[in-house]
Amino acid sequence: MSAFSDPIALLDSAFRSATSAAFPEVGDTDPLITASKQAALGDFQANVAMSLSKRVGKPPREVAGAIVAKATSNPELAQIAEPFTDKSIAGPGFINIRLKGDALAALLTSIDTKSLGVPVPQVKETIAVDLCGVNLAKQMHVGHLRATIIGDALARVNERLGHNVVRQNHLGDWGLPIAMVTAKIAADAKAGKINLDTLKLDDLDRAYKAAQRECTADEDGLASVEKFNLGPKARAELEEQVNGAREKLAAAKLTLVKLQSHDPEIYAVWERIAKITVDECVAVCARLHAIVRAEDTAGESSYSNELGEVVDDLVKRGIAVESDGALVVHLDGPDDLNDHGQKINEPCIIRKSDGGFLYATTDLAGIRRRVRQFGASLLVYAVDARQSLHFQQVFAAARKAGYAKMQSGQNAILRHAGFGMVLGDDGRPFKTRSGENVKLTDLIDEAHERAGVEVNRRSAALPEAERNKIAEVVGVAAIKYADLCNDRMKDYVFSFDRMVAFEGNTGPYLLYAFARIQSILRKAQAEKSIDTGPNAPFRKAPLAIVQPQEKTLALAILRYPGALRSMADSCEPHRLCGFLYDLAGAFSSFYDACPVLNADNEATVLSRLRLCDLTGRVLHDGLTTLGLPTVERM
RNA sequence: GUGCCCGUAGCUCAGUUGGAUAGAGCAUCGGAUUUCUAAUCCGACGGUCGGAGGUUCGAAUCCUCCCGGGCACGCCA
Repeated sequence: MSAFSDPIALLDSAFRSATSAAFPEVGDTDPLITASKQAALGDFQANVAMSLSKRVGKPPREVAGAIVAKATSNPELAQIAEPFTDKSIAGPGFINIRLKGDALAALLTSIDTKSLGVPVPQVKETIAVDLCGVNLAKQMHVGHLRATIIGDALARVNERLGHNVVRQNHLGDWGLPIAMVTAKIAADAKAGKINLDTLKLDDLDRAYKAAQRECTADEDGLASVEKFNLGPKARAELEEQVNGAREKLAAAKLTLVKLQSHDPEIYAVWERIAKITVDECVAVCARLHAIVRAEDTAGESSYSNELGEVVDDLVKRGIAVESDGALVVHLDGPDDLNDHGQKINEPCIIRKSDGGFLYATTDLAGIRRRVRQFGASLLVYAVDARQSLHFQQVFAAARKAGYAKMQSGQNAILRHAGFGMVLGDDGRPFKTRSGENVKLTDLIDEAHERAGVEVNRRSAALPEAERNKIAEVVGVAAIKYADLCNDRMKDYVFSFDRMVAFEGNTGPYLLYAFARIQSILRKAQAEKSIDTGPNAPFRKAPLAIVQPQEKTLALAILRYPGALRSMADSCEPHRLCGFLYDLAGAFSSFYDACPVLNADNEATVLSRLRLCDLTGRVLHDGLTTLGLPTVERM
């Protein structure tokens, strides 16, 4: 962030020099500046005295006193902070700092720009974000919700920080399961049972499940029947099932070979299935306000020509070796560590003993493409936490193979942004009553519908079309915020009942704060004849930070660039959520205590209007960065 | 068996590099609207931070062990 608008950076600098002036023998020391938890104590605090106490052999309060004495004579500090008093040093040796109102106003003024204080990056990086991860011929369901929402948010925050982001929807569109459904669809089409031109994803979804079932032989059941001699009828039924399944499986394997050799007939059917799937995926993502376009699709099939080459390369260089007929990359070298710096015991299998490739092979090719072809320096994978070991293996294997190496010679950073499961009220994975995966379209429909009830009740005066639009946005925001607002790694309980309360720490609360701000701006124009255009005078009006609620709001706004940085660095969207909730809360308190348009003098009206507008822009920018849509009124 | 994740208020969750009296929301109770949207605000109630040791001036946070829950562990993706 621009050091100019960041109070922590300013205080850090001032106290850093004060500390080294007071204790030259310890050299440059982090003054440990943090925001105070309790506003009564101060706005910020320096915790350096306690940690320094032992090193300089003096009691912490004495250390604090010496630092404060030096800081007092710093003119830059005197400009932004209230003078120290005998109460500034408190407890074991905390140095409490309070900012001057006019300093806050100056800081706010400097952040009140188009960029909202977010600096242009020194180096514009390319960042590849793996997200969404749908499968061919399957409806998007709750299992794709987090990969889509979290992945999109991580992509957005890096874009917001000025980087070049490549989204990669690693479509599961290759391999035996896909061949099974392709074989079935091709056979049904040939038999005239279905029409490829009018086929819907729902039809494919059913065919996929049916093909899975038909191809899975109950070998265990047959073995039991034989073992326990359960009678000729049971035996005959099972034999028929098993023989049928074996036949279907054989057909699927044949189809897989045809698919891999681009047999025109089979390939055309597959392409049709792929198009239906991707079109629907893109449509559902659009409803979710997640940016996943057709051109972001990078299916497993797109690597099919590279896998043999990758494996040959690894074998030739001795990185992959044979083991029980399969090819594996052993990860027992001193540099083959996981993210915890620990050894990885399990080798990474890149080719099965029957010659087939695995998803590790595809992911290796994916890393190679993302680093070499896209020039990515950071690869983020928004994928289920259960695949943690898999990614640790693939990452280590890629580094060992040199596939993560950039032109600079350094390795690109490989990060698995894993996430927990979506649970139902019963603490079990979220399913429909009949035990099916909940389709995302149904999920969005229900949120839309439930939000509609609230919107109709609360905003009956608005035109119906607008109410419907608001309900859709509120419903989607509720779903997305609920997913993003807590720690990624944890499972979370999905509850429409809690979401539709729309109270407290929810997406709609944030939307509401934004809508109130827009309402004030509309009223300023309509009822007070205040110009609110792009070049309106109020945008340059002097800011006066006087009331405690104004101060709390100002301090919150100033944290925005840091909150974005924190989310990007940690790949944790809930950090930005927490910031936005604080900001919306600070605004709501301000709104309650400080009249804007009805303030007692013109200068205050304009100052507060500017503060509202700035808050609104930060809220909107933050919500957009999370991928939450907004409404002008609700 | 090995590894990873998790355990904080009745419920759902935050808690930054180790900092002061562990914070929100929901629920419960009490208040606030002749003025900018009450999807709001203000207050009260509510805690052995899973347990036990250890490091530290200071531990929800770091280390060790234990308990409980979830997940993953070579030819599925």
